[in-house]
Amino acid sequence: MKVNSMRDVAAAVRGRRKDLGLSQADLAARVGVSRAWINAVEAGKPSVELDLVLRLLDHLGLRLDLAKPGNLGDVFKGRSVDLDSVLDEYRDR
Amino acid sequence: MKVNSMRDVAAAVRGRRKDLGLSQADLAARVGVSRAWINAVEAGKPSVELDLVLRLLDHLGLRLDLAKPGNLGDVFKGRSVDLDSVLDEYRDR
DNA sequence: AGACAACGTCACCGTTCGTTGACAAGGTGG
DNA sequence: CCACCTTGTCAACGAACGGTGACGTTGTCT
Repeated sequence: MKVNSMRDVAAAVRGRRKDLGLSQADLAARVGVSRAWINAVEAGKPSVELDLVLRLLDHLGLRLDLAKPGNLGDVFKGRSVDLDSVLDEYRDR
Repeated sequence: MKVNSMRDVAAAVRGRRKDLGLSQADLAARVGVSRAWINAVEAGKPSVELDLVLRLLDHLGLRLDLAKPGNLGDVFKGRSVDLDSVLDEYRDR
């Protein structure tokens, strides 16, 4: 899921927390933050601290990825092209 | 690139800014933040505001993705294991 | 050498953060 | 019905945010 705004993060956090069957209080205790903060994050509060959010995502087992434009596509492209030439090389032996 | 900490974000931001040939001041003006803040982010300051960071990443053309466990990782795992066994097979010929 | 650009860092300021403890409201189960 | 759990929200507080303007350092060019 692409993250465009704080609202995307908020939805992912709440959704995942419910998937795990945790209350806001449970999660807050595990992450080491206040329940009020979890509630604020889930409500989409824009100005929350990034490191706390990273910690929260980690505890929820949500993976965050950063990619340059065309990077993921290039990686896959590069991979498949290299793979073919490598395999051809071995076939000719 | 997986984001584990603020340091990963910092490195990506600085790297991308340099790739684009922008100074901290140029970038700050475009994003609508102070140069000091850009510098703080690139130094890995943990407590920066998430919405400002999201804006910064957007201006740098860096894509942020959130994924649940087993969503993307398994895909890569399967791929790398298959590649190694295929290459080993050809080596033995 | 001097000039300039870029960056790292600082102090001050007004604003707002996260925590704490509390309360109201909604939902569930016995 | 009552008891309990959960969530949304609030006020007060100390800490720290981001912006501003400035200065020192580093690197490059003439």
